[in-house]
Amino acid sequence: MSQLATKYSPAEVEDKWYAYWMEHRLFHSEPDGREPYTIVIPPPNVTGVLHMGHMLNNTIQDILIRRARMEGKNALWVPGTDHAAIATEAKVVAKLANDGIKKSDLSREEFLNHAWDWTHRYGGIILEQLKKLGASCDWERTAFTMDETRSKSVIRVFVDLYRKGLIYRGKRMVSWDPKARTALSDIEVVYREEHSKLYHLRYKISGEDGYAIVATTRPETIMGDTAMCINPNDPKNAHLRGKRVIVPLVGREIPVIEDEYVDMEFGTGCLKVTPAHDVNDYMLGQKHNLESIDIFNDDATVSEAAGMYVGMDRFDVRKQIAADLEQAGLIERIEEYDNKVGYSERNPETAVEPRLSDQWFLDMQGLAKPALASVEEDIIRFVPDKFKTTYRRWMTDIRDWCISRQLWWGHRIPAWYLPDGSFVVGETEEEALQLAREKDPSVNMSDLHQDEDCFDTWFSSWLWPLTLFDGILNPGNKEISYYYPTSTLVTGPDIIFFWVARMIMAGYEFNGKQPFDNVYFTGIVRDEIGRKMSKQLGNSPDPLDLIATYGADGVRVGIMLCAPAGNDILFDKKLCETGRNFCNKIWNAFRLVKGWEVSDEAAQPDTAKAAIAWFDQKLSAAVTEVNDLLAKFRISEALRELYRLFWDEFSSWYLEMVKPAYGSPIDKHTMEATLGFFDSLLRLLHPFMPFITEELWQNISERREGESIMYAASPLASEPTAESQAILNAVEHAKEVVNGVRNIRAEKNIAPKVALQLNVIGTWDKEQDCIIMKLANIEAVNHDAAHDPTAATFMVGTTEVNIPLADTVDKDAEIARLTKELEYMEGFRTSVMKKLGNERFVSKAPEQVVEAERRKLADAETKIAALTSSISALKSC
RNA sequence: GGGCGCUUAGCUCAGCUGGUUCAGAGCAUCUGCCUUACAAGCAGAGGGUCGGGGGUUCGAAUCCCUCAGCGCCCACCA
Repeated sequence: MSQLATKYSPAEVEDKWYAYWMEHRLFHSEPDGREPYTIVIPPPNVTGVLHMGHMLNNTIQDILIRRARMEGKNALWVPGTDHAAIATEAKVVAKLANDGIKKSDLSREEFLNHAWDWTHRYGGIILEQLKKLGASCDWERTAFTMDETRSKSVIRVFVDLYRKGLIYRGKRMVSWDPKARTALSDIEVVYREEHSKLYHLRYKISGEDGYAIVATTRPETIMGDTAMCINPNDPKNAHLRGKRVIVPLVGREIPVIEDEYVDMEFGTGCLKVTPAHDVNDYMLGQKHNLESIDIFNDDATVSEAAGMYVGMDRFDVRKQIAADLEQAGLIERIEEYDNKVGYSERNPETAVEPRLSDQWFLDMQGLAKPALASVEEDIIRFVPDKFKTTYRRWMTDIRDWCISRQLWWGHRIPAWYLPDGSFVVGETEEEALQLAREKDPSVNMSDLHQDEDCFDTWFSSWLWPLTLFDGILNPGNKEISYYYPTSTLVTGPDIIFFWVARMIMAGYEFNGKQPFDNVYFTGIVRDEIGRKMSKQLGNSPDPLDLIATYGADGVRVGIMLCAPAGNDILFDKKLCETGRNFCNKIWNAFRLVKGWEVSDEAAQPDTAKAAIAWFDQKLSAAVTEVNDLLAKFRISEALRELYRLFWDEFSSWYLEMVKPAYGSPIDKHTMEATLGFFDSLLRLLHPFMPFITEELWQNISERREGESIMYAASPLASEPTAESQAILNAVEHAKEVVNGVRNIRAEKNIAPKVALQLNVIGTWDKEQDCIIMKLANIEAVNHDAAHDPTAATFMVGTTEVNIPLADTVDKDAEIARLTKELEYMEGFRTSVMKKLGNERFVSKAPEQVVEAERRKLADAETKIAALTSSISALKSC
């Protein structure tokens, strides 16, 4: 540390300190007497890789947890991964296909072996990446949604809910993903507006000439038609009542039924009814007792039942059938048409197919009640609170949750079927057998057949805050009692229904308490042109590349600077550059301070004394501000505040004030105070920038082995007083003067090293002259000076300041400059006078507002007088 | 079709309970500086009728209404 480079190089510093933190188990938490602060990580997909969304998300969590730790709380951040049933199974299937292996050729066990291999190979990469970011998770607690505790918990919960009568199995119309070949829950379907065609098909009326025209976007489903439906109130189709029509190409006769569901205005008012392949048609089929013909296989190819086009893909059939219909003269016309098509959330290129199948459902009505109330009453606080509306709407109209998936990778449903087709539900095979024997004493284990399906991934992750502390299997244990409810959940608004709402429901159902006190919804990370970052688009920068380029602290700052809660963020690498530059600024400020030679004998200059008194107040005010912002989860603003504090106030002003003359040592007191400030600043910045702050903090003074800034107390604020305010004001005044002089220098092209005189005309606080002299390179401040017409002039408040420039002054330019300012002041005066001249303003506005206006007017008058006399003096000389 | 949100400098955005810490920041641009911590820097400058219109108010970027554009979420209309 003796020879510091001029640039901060993050790489080695980051690895060094992360290893140090790990070695000393500084992230680890055990229940104790302190107040807990707990965060459970939104478990990323076990085989996933880090993307910008994770970066944002986890940076925020780390900031919160580090901050809590420094406030003396027992901070615990639990990491883990999600088995991500569909996504992972899809990856494994693809990998196997690549190796020439078909899933269908494998037994369940063989497949699962492959899946576990895959998981062990790629699982947890993402967690290693989080370490690079500086995430202070308690890695000793790393969990997986499919590890033993979590798996047993899921099974127990299912059995429990089943016995409570909340779970049922039944044949229902569900959304089917033909690629993953599984059912999906309603919210896993993403609707996209699509440009498609509306085919008007001719259904010949049986026994008559003439056709009924049916408009459909899905002509390929005609093989499944079992009725045509009209609205009973529709006069234009009254002639079809009681008739039968012939499905085109298929040749089958179907009845015309009547139902008010049909929109008379749409198309011709005739609707083809395909009960097996449309939710509404299914409803009609039930109501009117229609036959249901399932014309698709589970991969959405045409099934034997269709009798035609067997084996073809649904979209190929659409084209083919359209052509065939056209040829047969059975298409009236084809319209261009925009409609919404549902796609699988996990296989975004796969359109879902409504499909009738046996599935397991969870009745949500009762679960939703306490969960809704909790958020309504702010027992759980949503940040930003606009998401309460979203939440309320979904919860008040909640539907049953299809929890079964036709997958192998996941928690297998603990239901066993008896030979008679009935089933029993139990936590284990043994329990199932026992239950089965109660039904039929003759059955053996070999007679029982376990349900082939798995649970929806979310059926395990909704228990996450509970299962991480073993709260399902061991309710009331020490850990769950201490850490639960957790403090803050940080997640994206896109999974408010998938995950947040369900965790709240599970929390109340299985523990009686909310799973977390706060939910902080981050924005969605978008690219420079507003597109959601995604792997498909390839528009997401690799976070590890960013960290390699800008350093973890730089990236953290970069992403946080643009991340207000709940607003989407348009991410631009430039921001990481800003973050990196900030690191460098801190680094160099430290180099400066550490480079000073300290003298025990040197007296403390007045400038330093004033600077210390001032910055002490500045720091305190900033601490108050940051505390307030963080309490409101305005994390981005808190960082901004600290950024300004360090760069502008501390580096640009304070350090310049106390900086000893070149080659001279600094006095002991000033050095101590400066290091103290530096220490405070590092502690304030630590949650945002853990690495550089640790590095420098360790070098401020000798630290014990195992000591870390992570556990250094967050600086406290002192109460502002009249005195402290006076100190702040005085230095602000001095800064104004310095800026005025710098302005003159810039305009007149006077180098900073040329010392100047400064004449003051008017009232003046001499206390701060030392600061002005030092920072503006003023050799003398002359008070009560006479106005010098040849000097450059500027105003500080109502006081005139002159910089004598001898013969260098350009009279005309100076007159022009002052005239411009005079004009501005006169305009300003006019507006203030107008305000004060307004009877209603004076009588209605609060006293202090009116008083402020009066002061403005008086100041303006003074300034105008000074400017006027300066101008006339200039003109006459 | 319903709901929510956004529109402020060339770009990305702050701006909370209406009033000089209200028109801000960063980036970009321009000017001058290799000033002995930092050119990833320093000192300055320009740039906006706060989307349009109306209203409430002594006073509106801020509150209300309305229009326009954009975004997101939800909804079974073929």
